[in-house]
Amino acid sequence: MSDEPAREQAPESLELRHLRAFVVVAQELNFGRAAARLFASQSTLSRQIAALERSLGCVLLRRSTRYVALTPAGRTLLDRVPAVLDDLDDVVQATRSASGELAERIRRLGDQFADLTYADVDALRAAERHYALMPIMP
Amino acid sequence: MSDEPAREQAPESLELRHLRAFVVVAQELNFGRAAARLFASQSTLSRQIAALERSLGCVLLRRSTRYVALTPAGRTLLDRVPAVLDDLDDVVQATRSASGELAERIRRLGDQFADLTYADVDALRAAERHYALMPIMP
DNA sequence: TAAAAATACTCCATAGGTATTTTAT
DNA sequence: ATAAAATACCTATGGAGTATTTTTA
Repeated sequence: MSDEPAREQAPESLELRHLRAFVVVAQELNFGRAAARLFASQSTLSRQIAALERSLGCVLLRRSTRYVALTPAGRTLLDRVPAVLDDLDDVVQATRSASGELAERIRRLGDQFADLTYADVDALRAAERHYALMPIMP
Repeated sequence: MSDEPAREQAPESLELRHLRAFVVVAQELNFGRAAARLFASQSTLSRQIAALERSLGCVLLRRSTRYVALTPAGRTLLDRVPAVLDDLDDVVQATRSASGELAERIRRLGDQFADLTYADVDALRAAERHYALMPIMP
């Protein structure tokens, strides 16, 4: 068993785009303006927020035809979820960099392979497999 | 303008379930076993990883019929994404708590409302709206 | 040749847009 | 009466499972 406190996992149905949509709606407190900012329709946002609330099992926004307001749960989510989304963006960048840096390194080495033999290519392929690199040549 | 360094947002197509699937596959280094752990089919995982790689624009796993291995990008993602997923789970719990605690407080106050008049109910509804609480009564 | 990942095919669920309805002030 | 969110309806895209094919050690 792990030492970590058992943390219940967020539901399968939770979707990143719902969270991102929520942040914008919660900032604007207006579905129409939020829709414009997100280049989506008002009905799409209405359903995304509803889906998010269903996923979480709690109401995030009080809405009438005149105003939209955060519930305490909504405030909590708005306070905390943007940092998580930013972290995720960071991870994505780091992942892409890890991929890109290697590609860059290989590209810089390219000159050295100007006159490769077939045997060299085979060796390269073997090395790729051995070190589990991304494909250098198809 | 914000002071924050401009961080490029992760692609729309990125999905939480792909990230969770990736973590399991990367741990098992075997699609079949990962599928069993996730109660999904091997083909589903194969496509989820492919979709994730398309989203990120880089290869995460080197795979042949004999082994699966992490690329540097895959290692970076495996190193960093579980913490983000855990954070997200925390946020979900906090959000639900914020909702639940209020519900609990209201439930404890229930006794005091044993003999509400219709005027009282209207006042409650008005208060709900004013304070943007979640619905107490439909 | 055997074990494992990828793909073809099918079916169904769901997402999203437009147009309409409901609702609260 | 009006502004705004919710819903009905439709289409199309995509997801998942089963069965099959491809691949490589």
